[in-house]
Amino acid sequence: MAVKLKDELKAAGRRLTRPRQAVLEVLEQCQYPLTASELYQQLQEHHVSIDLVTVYRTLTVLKELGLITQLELHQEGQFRYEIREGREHHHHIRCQGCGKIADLLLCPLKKLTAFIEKETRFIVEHHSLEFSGWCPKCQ
Amino acid sequence: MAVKLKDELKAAGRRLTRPRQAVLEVLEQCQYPLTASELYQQLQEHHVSIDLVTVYRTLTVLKELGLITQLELHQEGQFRYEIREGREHHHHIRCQGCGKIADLLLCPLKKLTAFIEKETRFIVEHHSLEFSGWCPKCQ
DNA sequence: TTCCTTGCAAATACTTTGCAGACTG
DNA sequence: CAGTCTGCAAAGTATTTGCAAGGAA
Repeated sequence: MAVKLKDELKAAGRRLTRPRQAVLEVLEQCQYPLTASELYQQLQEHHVSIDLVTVYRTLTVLKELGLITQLELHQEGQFRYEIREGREHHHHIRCQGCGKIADLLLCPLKKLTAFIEKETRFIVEHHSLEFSGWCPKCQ
Repeated sequence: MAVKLKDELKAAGRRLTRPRQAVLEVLEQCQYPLTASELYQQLQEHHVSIDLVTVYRTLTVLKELGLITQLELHQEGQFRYEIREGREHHHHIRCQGCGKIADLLLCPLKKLTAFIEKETRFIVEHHSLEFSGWCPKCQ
């Protein structure tokens, strides 16, 4: 991965730095999308010295490179980021009790898009679909 | 509507005030969901003297009473509010160019919910679904 | 050596809270 | 009159920007 990252950065005239690697490593190991501050906390636990501002800037760069995806979960009021590599387009469900976030493997919206384009005359480029409810433990 | 509003407020031990009526009136007249500051601007244009803080507090009350719905559109990073009365459950599509927001009349997700509950073992309580793209003028 | 990156401080955007005075019922 | 509501100021949270020093190529 580090090699691929390096190439991507190089192609964009960017540099491979420890903070960028570290951010990507944490995201790779995490099973669910992280907020900037959660990421920052995990980096501190891993004894990686990095400023919150750098976390934000790194996330912006990685997003521009297409290595990570930015998303918002229902009513959370902040962004989350997850690794893109090797992952299909998918959506999430979040527990209102404990905050657990799980992936949804199916996306039923591809077929729907054509219909919506006809109905609204918009050209659809993105969609977001998130569910919330209660996970097995919190029910 | 003012009568219904009054009853709702009374039942909750709240009072009917000019700001609350004004906020609701603007939301009623608007064809798309507004942010707190958009609402504030419209109130100023209508020469209604009200503080932004009061707008926020009023929106909270109206939301608690179930008179308005709070929603977030994709990547906007702020909340929007729309009148609930007489409106079916629905979703939105937003233009990446001009910001125009249109309603989607259909919601294909009711059927999907049972499937997701089986897949994830969550109990689904809410879902959010928003599209973005380019409106006819911005294409 | 170039110029991209970082840390620190500060600014910005959105939203919430504290408090004393104003107003509704 | 009691208790809610409002405006103003300030605080809180998430995110962005400015700038000089640090570091990758």
